[in-house]
Amino acid sequence: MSNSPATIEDVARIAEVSIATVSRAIHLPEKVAVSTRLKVAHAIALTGYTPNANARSLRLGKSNMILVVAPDIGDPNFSSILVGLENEARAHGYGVLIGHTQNDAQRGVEYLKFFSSNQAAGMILFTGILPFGHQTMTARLPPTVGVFEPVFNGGIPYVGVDDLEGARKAVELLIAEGHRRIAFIGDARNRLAYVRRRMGCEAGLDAAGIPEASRIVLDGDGTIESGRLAVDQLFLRDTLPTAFMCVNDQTAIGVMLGLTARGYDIPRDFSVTGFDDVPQAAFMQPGLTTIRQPRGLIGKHAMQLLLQLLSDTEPAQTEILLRPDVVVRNSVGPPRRL
Amino acid sequence: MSNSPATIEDVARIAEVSIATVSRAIHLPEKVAVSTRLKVAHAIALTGYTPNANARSLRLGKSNMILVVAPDIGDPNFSSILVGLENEARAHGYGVLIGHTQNDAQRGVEYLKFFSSNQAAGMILFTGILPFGHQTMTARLPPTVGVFEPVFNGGIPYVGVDDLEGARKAVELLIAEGHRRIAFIGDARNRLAYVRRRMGCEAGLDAAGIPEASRIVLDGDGTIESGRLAVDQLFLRDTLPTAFMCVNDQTAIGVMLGLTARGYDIPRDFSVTGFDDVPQAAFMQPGLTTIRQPRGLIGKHAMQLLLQLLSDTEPAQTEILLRPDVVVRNSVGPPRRL
DNA sequence: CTGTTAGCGCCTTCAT
DNA sequence: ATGAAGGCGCTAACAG
Repeated sequence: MSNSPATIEDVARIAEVSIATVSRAIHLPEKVAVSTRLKVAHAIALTGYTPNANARSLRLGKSNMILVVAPDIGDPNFSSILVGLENEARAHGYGVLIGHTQNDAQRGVEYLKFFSSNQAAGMILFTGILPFGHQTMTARLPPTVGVFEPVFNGGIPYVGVDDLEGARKAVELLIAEGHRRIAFIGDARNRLAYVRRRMGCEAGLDAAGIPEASRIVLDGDGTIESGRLAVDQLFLRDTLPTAFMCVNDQTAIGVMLGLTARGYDIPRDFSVTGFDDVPQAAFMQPGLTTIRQPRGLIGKHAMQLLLQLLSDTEPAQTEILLRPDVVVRNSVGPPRRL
Repeated sequence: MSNSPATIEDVARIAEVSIATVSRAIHLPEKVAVSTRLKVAHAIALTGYTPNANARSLRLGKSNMILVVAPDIGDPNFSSILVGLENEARAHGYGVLIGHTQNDAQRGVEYLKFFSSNQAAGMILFTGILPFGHQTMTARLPPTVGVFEPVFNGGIPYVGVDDLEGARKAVELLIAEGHRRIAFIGDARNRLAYVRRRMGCEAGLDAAGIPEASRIVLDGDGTIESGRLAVDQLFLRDTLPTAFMCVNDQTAIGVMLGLTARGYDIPRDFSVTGFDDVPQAAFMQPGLTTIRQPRGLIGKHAMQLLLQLLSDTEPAQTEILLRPDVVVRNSVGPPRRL
């Protein structure tokens, strides 16, 4: 009909009421007589009216956007969590804005503008380190929820997977298969999630009474390449493990690649486990046995937490740890008899 | 300092000028005396002022957000394009909003609200089919640019890769290795990109004078599973190809998996090519030889095109086809002598 | 139950 | 070169 989008005034005119009534009919319907409510509804349908979000945000001093900040959008863990986040946000009338920092504090700071300019109401953080320079660290942060791991600076609620428990399940699997000489390929980057996975590994080893002497720990940086490298380093030593427990799937994939390149068969010669259950894990040869992060759920819970924060509801819990599941595929078998 | 974010008025007061001057100092600096410009700059620095985007959008009737609509955020092709889009958008003061339709027209329609509510200025479409119900098809669309493939309804500029050329390069590679009996595993879903890849394959076959009789064409749906399935179907026939040219990497991975499961060696027994150069392709065993889409570039160009549209600049071209590159890995070799 | 009205912060004529 | 003032569309008192 009209050229420019309908405003609340158009609706009011057609419904023959005031704009205040239209606004109320939308947001506080119970305070409006049923008959007028109907007239308004009709007028809205007629005009195809959608409230102008900018005017609304301006008036309310509050945006309906959530900023999702991740160091790397391409991270295979990222997208399915994003789906969970987005679904939940949309269900509550929020939109999702994305930003990737590429681990660059400068870029992180720029995203802060979304808040000072009122374009976002809250933030989901995909990293344990605040992606801002130190000068801004002191400034009051917008309502924020961490994902995967607690945010370093503390005080920020987060939802993730129980890394300790998951890692423990992984070692236990290996131990149950008969492995005694297990190498943990870790991630030297200072992230609590990784530290916890290593602790879970140690805990399992302890519980099985496996002596310190037969443990091997190597640190990479969580990339496929570093997994490959770890294999190379290990082959320089005289004592090899029978199993590799890796801090994440990327590392595990690297280990598998390195092992295969040397002509070894998995799981006949070596067993390998990962952590995350990245899509790729299922399509390795053999399939990678790993620990699944319930990504959709993580996203959903994180957004729910943030929404609670935004509505001033005291969040029920400030840390949500989801239960990790073992995904058994074919990269684990009994150790080779020497 | 102050509790609520600084407004233009705070800046004006400190700089001892009117708010109009502040506004001009920001947007039309050349119309402001250098001395006052400096005073304003100083006041801005002092207050940490950031213009309220909502007020600005309201006043201007224009948002500074771009909506990116994709059927599936988890698509391995998606994220690196998103990075390209986001970088370019940010460089021009735009933010990127994401939406995924999951091929559900209903959800697509809901994203249209971002425009009627003035929350987004333009749209990037990751699908060849308008993700809206037919009733809305007639409504005027916001400035839109398609990615990957032309949007079905026509009239929408797009940027993608030259599928025809890429597919042709792939067959030529196969033919150069000596293959004569090549199966094309396509995608039955009605998407121009896929049709073009098939046409490119045919063209290469034609040019090499390979008779119709020795060609095999099978259609799947672009998933790993459908690649596997294609192998099964082919083994029911009495004549097998020596090479599989797949419409995309997912399909190729499925084919490789199916072949390997049957105990065949790639590339000794069969050669396989893909299309896209999905991250996973590099880590297959053997590495998948495929055609690379320059994803970062695609994103960048698409956003540039959209930005031109938004600034009423007549776009230089309405269709940008980027050159695809062959990525040679180890899934292609000479055909086995029978 | 409904209408009137005052801004939210900003940009932009129109004066000066 | 600068200032005054209207209004973008909306919501939330405040009156009736």
